Amino acid sequence: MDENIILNEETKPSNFIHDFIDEYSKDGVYTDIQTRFPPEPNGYLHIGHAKAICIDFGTAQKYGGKCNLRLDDTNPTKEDVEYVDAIKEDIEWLGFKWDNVYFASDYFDFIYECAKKLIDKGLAYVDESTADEIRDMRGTLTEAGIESPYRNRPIEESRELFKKMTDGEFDEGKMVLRAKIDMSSSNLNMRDPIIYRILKAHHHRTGDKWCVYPMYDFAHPLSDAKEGVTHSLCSLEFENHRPLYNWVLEACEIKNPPRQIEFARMNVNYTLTSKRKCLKLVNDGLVSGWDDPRMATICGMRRRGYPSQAVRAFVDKIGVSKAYSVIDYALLESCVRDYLNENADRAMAVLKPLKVIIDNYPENKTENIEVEINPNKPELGKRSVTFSREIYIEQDDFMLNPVGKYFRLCPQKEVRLKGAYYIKYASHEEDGNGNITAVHCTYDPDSFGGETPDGRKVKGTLHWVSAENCTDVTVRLYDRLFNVPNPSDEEGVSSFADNLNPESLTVLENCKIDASLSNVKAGDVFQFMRQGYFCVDKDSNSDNIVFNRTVALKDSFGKKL
RNA sequence: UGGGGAAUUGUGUAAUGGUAGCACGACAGACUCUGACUCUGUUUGUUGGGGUUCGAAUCCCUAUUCCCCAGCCA
Repeated sequence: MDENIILNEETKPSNFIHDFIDEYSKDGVYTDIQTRFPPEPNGYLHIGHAKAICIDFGTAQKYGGKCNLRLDDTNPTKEDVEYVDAIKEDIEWLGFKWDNVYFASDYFDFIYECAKKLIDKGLAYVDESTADEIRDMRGTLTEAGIESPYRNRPIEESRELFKKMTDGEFDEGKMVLRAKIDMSSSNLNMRDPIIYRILKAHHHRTGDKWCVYPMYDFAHPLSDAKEGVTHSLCSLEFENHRPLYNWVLEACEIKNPPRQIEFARMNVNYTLTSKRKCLKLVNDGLVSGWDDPRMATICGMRRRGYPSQAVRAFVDKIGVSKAYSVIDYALLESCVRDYLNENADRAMAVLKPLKVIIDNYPENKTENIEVEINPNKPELGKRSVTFSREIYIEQDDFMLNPVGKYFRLCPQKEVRLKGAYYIKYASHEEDGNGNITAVHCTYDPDSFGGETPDGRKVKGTLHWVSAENCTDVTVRLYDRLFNVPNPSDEEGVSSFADNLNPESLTVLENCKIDASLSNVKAGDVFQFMRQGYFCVDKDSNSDNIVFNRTVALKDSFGKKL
């Protein structure tokens, strides 16, 4: 972990959860803090999960406690092992280590015993109403519900029925186990919530052992309790569930029960985290997959080249509160640049090449030019690249008729080739359509290394790649996937597609890098000077290297690639 | 129109009765062998209305706005 990217305690936004823990620790209520990160293994983790992960693991870390990864797999019809490994990989990549990996299904026996106990205590009953009937009897937001005709059936009857449910004697939907709480509660979750249902589905871990499965509201508090969780941190939409969470714990006579604390989930503008909509992007081929670098998934960000340290710094900076918020994507990018500026090796690459011929440079001569690997880290030394008579520069770095404060190559100005020589425009070649195909220049032999004996200054310094010793590569430029700040607000199939940014991906072929760089491997990260940060994509092979642009450099000139 | 939450600059977040600060963004300038980085400066804010107080973002009253809840999902 790179310490200098992590905010120190003074500059961190406050965190009401930690304030809460501090408050109670004073009284010695909690000696060992324990949290958990409880995803359901039914999809890929995204930027929103990153916040939860940082809060869950970070809180345990801060207090020297434990944090388990718990896969919340109480609904076999929606879950799959496929996701478990992906979830683990993403958490590890973010830089967190769990104390244990558990599954809610590890506790099915315990949870089942708790259910039986509730029946015995008269706090749960088997209801044979249909789903429709149960919904109708639940009442509405403003009207109380009515009690089920099965609500006051003898305990013994519920006990036997529950046993038969468990033994598979009834079809799905035939009956459910309900907690007996209060049908007139203003909190709908307390109107005799269903705690067990029949599901004749194969479970990815328990196989066909069970045909009844506990509901989230029943399984979650008990799983927390079973593991010894002290603080069950979750997002705001579970606030209404807290009374039920506490009810379950009390009814099951759990000693030292965990506390649930809710925080606001993270939203980032121009991104989508909705599972349904992301799936549509993938299925419709609008993106290349869940790890498409434009996706706000953890694996997408990883492939895009976002350093995990930057993602963590981002989460640290946005703070923890209960207020609904939409974070500006620019803050994430700022964190990414911040980390990469410090840590990425510099290199030169020409994305849209324009041939430059230096007329007074000898035909067959080449020289080695040294360019610093990272100005922030002189100890890394220099990179040696080839200089020759013919080189490539960026098309944007030459203008025949410059406008505004243009201080790159143009007929009026002398410029420096990074680390090499000063050059001046001499003439240019055009094709039949008036496009400039090459620029002829002259160089000042006394300016080797990028400085002259007379000390004259030039304003512009251009990156370049030798035409003699270069390799062609593919570069993928990414931009935001959506044109609207909040794509999740948009409903409907057509508007969904309408809001996509048609320029979210631009593929550039025949980009030039110095041949000495052609041994890079997937995951390698560079700053291509004056352009941005790039990483080598996994699609690279021995024939062709593919770079992803992680994020462009800030550009106050307004250069558009 | 039931209940549960939340409102501080463009965005996010501090300040828990005592100078409304920080970060990102934006804008201006300095520096620069990356129009980057760095540095300096500027701009914009306590949802409205009352009240308590020497003093209120903070406490009280009231209004408004936004979010969540009627899955045998999590």
